[in-house]
Amino acid sequence: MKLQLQIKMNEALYLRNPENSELGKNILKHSIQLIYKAGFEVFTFKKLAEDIGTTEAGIYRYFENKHKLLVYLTAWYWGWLEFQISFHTNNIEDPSVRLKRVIKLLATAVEDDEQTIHINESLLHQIIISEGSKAYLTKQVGEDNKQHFFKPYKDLCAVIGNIISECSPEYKYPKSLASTIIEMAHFQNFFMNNLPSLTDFSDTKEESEIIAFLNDLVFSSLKKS
Amino acid sequence: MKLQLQIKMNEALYLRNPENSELGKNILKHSIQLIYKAGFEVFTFKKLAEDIGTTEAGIYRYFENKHKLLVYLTAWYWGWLEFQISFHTNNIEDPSVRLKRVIKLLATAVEDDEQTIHINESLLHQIIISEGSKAYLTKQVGEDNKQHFFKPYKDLCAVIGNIISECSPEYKYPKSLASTIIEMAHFQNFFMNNLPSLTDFSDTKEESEIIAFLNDLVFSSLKKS
DNA sequence: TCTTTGTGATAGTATTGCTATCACAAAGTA
DNA sequence: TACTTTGTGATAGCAATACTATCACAAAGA
Repeated sequence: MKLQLQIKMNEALYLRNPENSELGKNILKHSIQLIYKAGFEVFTFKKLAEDIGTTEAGIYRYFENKHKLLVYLTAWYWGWLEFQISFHTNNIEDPSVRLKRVIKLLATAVEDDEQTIHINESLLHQIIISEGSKAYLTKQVGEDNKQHFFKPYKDLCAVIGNIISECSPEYKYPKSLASTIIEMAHFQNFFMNNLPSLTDFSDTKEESEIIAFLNDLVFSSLKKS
Repeated sequence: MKLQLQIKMNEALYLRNPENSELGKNILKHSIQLIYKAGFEVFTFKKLAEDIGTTEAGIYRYFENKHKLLVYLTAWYWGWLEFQISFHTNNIEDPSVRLKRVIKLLATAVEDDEQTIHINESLLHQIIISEGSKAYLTKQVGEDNKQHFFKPYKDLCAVIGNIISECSPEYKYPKSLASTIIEMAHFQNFFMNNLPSLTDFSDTKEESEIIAFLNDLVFSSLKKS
């Protein structure tokens, strides 16, 4: 049996659903490769079109502009990650074990998920690390938020916040701690690889150290004080 | 007596030193206002020139491009903040009191510092919150780092890391905790005001809550475990 | 007095970001 | 079978952006 994993996306993010056609899937696939290689600032629809072998106008039929495409990709990623988390923490009753599992999933480089042919999750994970915050660090963040573009991110944050509250019901900052874990899982990774003196992992450059740091951070906070 | 505070800037950040001429100071002043109002993506040298009443080419004599200008502004800010920190924590012998003071300085909206006429620190602080990470979240981060563009940020991080180590010499992640505090002081502020459900401060929107959260986070970690 | 330095003014170019229009093939429907 | 919708390719065009170059002039310094 072969399962096809489909993430339900907010329709306001695209003009034409990219999951429903070959060209659309190519746009997703090649945009991930190109943004990964060139960086979001250098990435243009023109270059993407050349990469795919179609025309610029063709891309614009699917996405209004490259910002919407980035928001789409990040939303897809957070949706996918929430599924991964619910899958891998299923049937674990101890919330602190569940939380550790979540931290590991957040901070670990993912392998390409075979269930989605046109999305390379490993590259996408790298994109989220380097470009993810640009999806919301804009003047339009209020508008975009009204249209629920960041719902997958907020949902994930809520899920993690709930596990934190399960671990320690009296802890006062579950949501802020959740967003801190998510952001730092990525930022410490970026720093480790690009500005190593901002971290304590410059020698080994091991993800496991980031996980240890985050575990220490979280479980110190949750110990009743 | 009137003191003039001058932050020594990396010369590779500019073509002509903006602190040494009227036009240069105007570029700093108006770019801060314009980036604050329009956001970094919408900001262009053309608009800046019109704002100042000079020509686009005039701006290009000072800064190679808008990315360099952003890096300049962030570097200036971190340099200024390190001075503020060393000034306000001077003569405090207890490192944990010093660390609390640092957290407060990081998370508090600054007032405009009268000592620098052409830089509005209050607006600049808001820019750092919304646009600051874009200075290093690029493909050129390695190049830029080789030219020491991020030294002020790294220095500040080292200073805070050292205070952390003074508080708790056996703590294993002083630098990562320092960069976490810095980033989260800003991100939690951005989230509180723009994506409030990612924080626990949506009711009051008070900076004091972010400070309380960060204090809790840091001092739980530093309690001997 | 000569030279350097900073500024203004103008021009020009390649790229980016986006819109519009026409033609055609495939798929779905009457 | 004919008719219409839908997706794609191809081309054109345009305003804005991101720069570079050149000339003239005034003020400051040597």
